[in-house]
Amino acid sequence: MSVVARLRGVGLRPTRQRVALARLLLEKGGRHITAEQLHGEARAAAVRVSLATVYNTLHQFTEAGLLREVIVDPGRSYFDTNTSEHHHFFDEGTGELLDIGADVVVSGLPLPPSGTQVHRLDIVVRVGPERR
Amino acid sequence: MSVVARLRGVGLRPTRQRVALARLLLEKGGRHITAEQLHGEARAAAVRVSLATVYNTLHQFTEAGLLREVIVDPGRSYFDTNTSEHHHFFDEGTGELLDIGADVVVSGLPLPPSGTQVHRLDIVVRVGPERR
DNA sequence: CAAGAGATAAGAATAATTCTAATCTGCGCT
DNA sequence: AGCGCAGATTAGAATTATTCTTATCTCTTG
Ligand SMILES: [Mn+2]
Ligand SMILES: [Mn+2]
Ligand SMILES: [Zn+2]
Ligand SMILES: [Zn+2]
Repeated sequence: MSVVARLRGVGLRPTRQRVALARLLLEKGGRHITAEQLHGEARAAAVRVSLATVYNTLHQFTEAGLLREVIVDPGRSYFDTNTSEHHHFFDEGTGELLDIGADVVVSGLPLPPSGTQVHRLDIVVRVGPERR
Repeated sequence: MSVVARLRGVGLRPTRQRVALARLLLEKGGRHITAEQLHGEARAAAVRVSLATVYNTLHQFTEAGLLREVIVDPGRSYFDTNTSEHHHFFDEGTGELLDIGADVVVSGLPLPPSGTQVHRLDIVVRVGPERR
């Protein structure tokens, strides 16, 4: 399905900026990207878009289910083009996120606190350079 | 062991500020606290300490293994007085962290990317108000 | 108790993000 | 095709959490 159709499908007007950002984000697979990085890619691709719009767009896309936010770094938000349920390796040195594609099973979890329900379960495996 | 002895044990001078913060943090169990919150508690307890020192101290305590940093919120760092291996419920509404005390078992994890080794594995179960 | 390394504090600086309010544009309607 | 306007974009200011700077203070050791 075209990017324009996907945007219409989630109720977002296919503006020049949203179409361009959606192309950068969604037409390659498995991306984990920050707002600054995406803004940089847009500029590199000669797409004129403000940083405010990049932030707006990332949040709207997330809201609409086209992206997922991954929280691994205090003070930096990553957005993930893989919206299926999955987990991550996070390299604290390079700041790189890597999908864990395999089926991971968690057992032994207690029930959530009463009055609350589980919204999401995130596993982050923090890795660093091998040292011995 | 006294707070002063614990500080000496990890090579930190027991200054007035560090002793007071350590008392607030370590003499009650199971705390998950931000720098601002701890600064507020210190002020409430008539401990004169600057916010910069609270940040310095939290990082030094973490470095020294007296605390653990928990990353669940972009733009806010939580520090955990429970330094044993454990996981968390995080209430996105209230910003509250709750320890998962039970033994949780994760199976099916692939090996870390080559050249890296696992430093830590964090599970965050994000919960919200029950809605139906 | 003097000296000096290390610690603290106030405020400036930084970084990521959000807000404001002015301008622009996609799109339904004629 | 042109109008009108809700919704979108923008530049820059504002906000928030955190870190940095540098002058002043205070533990520790002799
Ligand atoms: Mn956000
Ligand atoms: Mn930190
Ligand atoms: Zn991912
Ligand atoms: Zn905890």
